[in-house]
Amino acid sequence: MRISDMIEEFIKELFDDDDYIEIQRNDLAEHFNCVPSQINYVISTRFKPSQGYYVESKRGGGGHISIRKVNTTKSNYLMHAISSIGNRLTAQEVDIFLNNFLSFEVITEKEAKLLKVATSDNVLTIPQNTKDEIRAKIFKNMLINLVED
Amino acid sequence: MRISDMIEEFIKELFDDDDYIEIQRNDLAEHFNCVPSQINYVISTRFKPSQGYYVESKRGGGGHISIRKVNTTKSNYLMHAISSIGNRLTAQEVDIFLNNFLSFEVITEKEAKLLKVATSDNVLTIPQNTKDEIRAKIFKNMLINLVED
DNA sequence: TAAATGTAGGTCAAAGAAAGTCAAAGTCAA
DNA sequence: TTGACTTTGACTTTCTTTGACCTACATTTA
Repeated sequence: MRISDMIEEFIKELFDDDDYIEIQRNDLAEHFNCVPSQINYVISTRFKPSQGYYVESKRGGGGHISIRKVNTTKSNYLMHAISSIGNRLTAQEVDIFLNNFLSFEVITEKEAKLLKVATSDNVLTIPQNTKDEIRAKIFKNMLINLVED
Repeated sequence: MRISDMIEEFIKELFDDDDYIEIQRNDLAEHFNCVPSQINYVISTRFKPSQGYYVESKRGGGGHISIRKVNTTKSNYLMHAISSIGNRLTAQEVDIFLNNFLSFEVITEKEAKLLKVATSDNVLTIPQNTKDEIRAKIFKNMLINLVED
């Protein structure tokens, strides 16, 4: 078995029940008797956002690498929602979508607020018939931008 | 945990319910068993104006460092921006605002994207004359929701 | 009251501690 | 036998810790 695979497995076991871990690059490298940059290699090939991980790090004394598991299905969920929206959308429908998104935690409260305001009736002061069309456009386009790469 | 982090935490706890504290550099340094200048380091990296703190100090006998929590940061910046926007706004103007917001770090990349999309010309498919009005409305209303309480 | 002394805090750069980058070299399956 | 993936290591960047030296204010003292 490749050493990168072993490191990957090891890191994944660290998660245990949590969705957040912190590791020290040098310690890990020593543990596996490899060069530190191999840890970077493992992280960049196996813990990509597209694989459902969000990685941050800090250098200097006490530095570390933190990895957070993110809900991968998030993007799928949003894409599905987007394609289910036709070219008209009412403010009530927006609310229903947002509530679903929030309860499935695919967007943040702040994002929900932005989506709501940008598509609200009192902001869209244009004739009723075009209103729902513009709303659908704005909403879908905003959602697309919430889909992570 | 780094000693700087512990000092930061300690100082933040001192605030308790107040928004003003005074500390003595040497005492604090002794308490944490570090050199006094480490206190300066912590203050200059963790209590910057951009992080919502205003720091003053006095040397000599009875000297001290005072830290005041201020609410000046992002919120005020955004509020100021909002009130500077009239009731018309072009897509180019939006871009300028967003660039400023980003360089002053008052919004995130993601939020910038949302603001941009929601106000972009190709999403707002309505007559030119109403377009800039709607854009201003959407933009301002979204910004209001980015102002933290 | 002017000078001396003591008490705080300020500055800055060097040393230390981690992590990041990138390209060369190695491996292995198709 | 080539092309994709892996391993390695020299070099870079970022953040933290430490300490020597500086400046400002307060209090004695001559």
